[in-house]
Amino acid sequence: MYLELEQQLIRHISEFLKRQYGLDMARVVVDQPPSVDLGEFALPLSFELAKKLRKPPRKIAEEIVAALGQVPGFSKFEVAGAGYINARLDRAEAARLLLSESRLTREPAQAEKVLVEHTSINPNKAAHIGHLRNAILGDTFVRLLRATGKHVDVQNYIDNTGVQVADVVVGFLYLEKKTQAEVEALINQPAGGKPFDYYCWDLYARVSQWYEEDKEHLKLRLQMLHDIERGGNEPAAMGKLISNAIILRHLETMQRLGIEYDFLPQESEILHLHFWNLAFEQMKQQGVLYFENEGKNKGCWVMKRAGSSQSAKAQAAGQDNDAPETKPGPDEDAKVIVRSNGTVTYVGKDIAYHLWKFGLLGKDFGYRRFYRYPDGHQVWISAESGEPDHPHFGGVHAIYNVIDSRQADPQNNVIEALRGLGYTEQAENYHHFSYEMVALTPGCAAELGYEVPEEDKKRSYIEVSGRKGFGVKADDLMDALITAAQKEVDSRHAEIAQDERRRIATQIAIGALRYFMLKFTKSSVIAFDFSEALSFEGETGPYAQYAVVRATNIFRKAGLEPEAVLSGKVDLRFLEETDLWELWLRAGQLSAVIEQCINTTEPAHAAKYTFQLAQMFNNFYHRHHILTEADEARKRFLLATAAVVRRSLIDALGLMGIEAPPVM
RNA sequence: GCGCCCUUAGCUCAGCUGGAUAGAGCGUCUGACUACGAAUCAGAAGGCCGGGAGUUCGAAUCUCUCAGGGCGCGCCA
Repeated sequence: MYLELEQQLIRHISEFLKRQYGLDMARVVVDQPPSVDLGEFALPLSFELAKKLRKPPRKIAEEIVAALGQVPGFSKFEVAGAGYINARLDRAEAARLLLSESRLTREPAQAEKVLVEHTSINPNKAAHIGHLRNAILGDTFVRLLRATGKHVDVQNYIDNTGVQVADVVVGFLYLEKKTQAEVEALINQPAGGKPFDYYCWDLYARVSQWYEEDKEHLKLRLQMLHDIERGGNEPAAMGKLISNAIILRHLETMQRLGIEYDFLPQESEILHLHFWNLAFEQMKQQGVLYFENEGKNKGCWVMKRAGSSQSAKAQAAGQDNDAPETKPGPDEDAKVIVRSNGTVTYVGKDIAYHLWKFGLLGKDFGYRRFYRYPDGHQVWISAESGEPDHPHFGGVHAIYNVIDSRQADPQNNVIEALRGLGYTEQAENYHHFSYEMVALTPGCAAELGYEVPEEDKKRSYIEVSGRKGFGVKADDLMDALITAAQKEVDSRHAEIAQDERRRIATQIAIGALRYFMLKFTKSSVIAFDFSEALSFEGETGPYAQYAVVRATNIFRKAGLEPEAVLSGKVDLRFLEETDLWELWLRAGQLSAVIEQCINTTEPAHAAKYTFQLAQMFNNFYHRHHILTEADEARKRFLLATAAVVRRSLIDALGLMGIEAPPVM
């Protein structure tokens, strides 16, 4: 509602400015007045025009207001402050618009595809809280995109041939001296109830420790790595076995949070299907790659970096024709893509993979069915020779890679390669959805039983490390949250059946976790602390869920369906009461918030919005006792208010992957 | 050395493309359950928005600079 009216206002104003003053404003800025009493939109444009028209802002504002005339949906324009033009909505008309709005859908309305890649956990150990932030941010962004009708493919990239998997293979083969059959047994029948990803978590830490003891042991890792990359041998088979089992565990973990994927592209196929060869040819032809004959990178194929001193020097020289020619010489800053021994680096493989994403490689993966969710959704995985009947992934218009900020440089290398190849549009549509890590507070680390080194004690946070086995596992955290929520539900609703209580506790736990990961902006490092994460009060997911439950209770008690109230007769003259109108207005801003989240790739806005709307509702709930309201028309209006807010809250929570429990 | 990010209330954080009086939550202190269940609400205290300079009608927001903290920058993956 709000978004449409704002756009209508902008359209009208810019047309007016063109007609009246012959001005073409690139953009018309619209703000919100400090209070709704002053109107719903504030236009500061007179300040900007004061220079051009050489008149005081206040006078310009008065002129505009006098000449503007009627704008559909708006009741009044007035001058305020030093020269603001405040616009007042026709409240009843806006409310009617809101009442008739349909729910958010997840049905794609656009043919153009968007690809979101998130999660991408190395398949060698259990997921931890850092991975949770990634997956929750990614999944929420997927939901936001889908809410605007985008056709979204969700990918979870699997680095199944890296050192991390090799390390666990080393652990099983050399530390535990297990055969493939024994590992298989471990997967199917977890030892002592310890899930396989937990088992590998510990083993991985042990192997890392073992490397520390004797650097000679690292030779074994290198050998494993090469065997796995080559394929067709025992370590490779073991790696595949481990990787597949861990991926399945990750899918199950994420499923608890309502997170699903469409496709799992694996590095092994990028390797074995020789994606790189095609990328290599393209890059050589376009001159993006060149062979270095001297310097430290002698014998390598290298790519110029965007911000390298060499290219900066070249640019400066280009501007000044008299500058002496700098000797070309070797570019020491250049990025090595193919090593002097002929092997390709990680960035090289990533370039090939991204050419595939945009449909520019000229080759496709094979596809195999990997896992089917209880809701029937099918996850596909890459394979050298796939199944004949499969959907097609890749070839998308825009991509969002949810990858932590530490990988900004490698991501930019890929973008530079695309640009160098002449794919400027694709480079523009390549979004590194960058976020900061989740770390532990020193107190939290101590709680987990880790020895905190003296120099780390004064720091505000300590980085999680899979290699050291230092961190909070995702499933452990969820279990702790469910236990805590269960205690609350049990104490309040002893009358409800056991499994239903469990279901509600789970919804609350997931709501708390997802909200916790979304309430911080991406650029903020989360210093994880149990007491904060396990809280169900204040700015939390359960707070917003509780507001919905309260609204639901009103309708249950009244014996009415909220939907029926929305489509029934409502006397909108009560909107003259500003505190009530504010609720309708805020409820109508959801679509504007979605736009904002997408434009800024920042889901935190949705979290803040949901909390604020819930807060306003709770306030309303205390001020107006609906069911005892004597005035029948007013009562129906208050019910409609609750219904409108409830609908926006449920939709907003849904965008964050949070369900509203029936009771709590 | 180069690049990116952060610094706002005691603590944890919001503050959208510059806009009217800088906001939440937690914590502290006061109050409110015989109601649509208090996982809630009302109120109070708490701020030279890290320091300095600049840009302009106007800066927490943009530029420069200094200080403090974090993370990257390899023929590793």
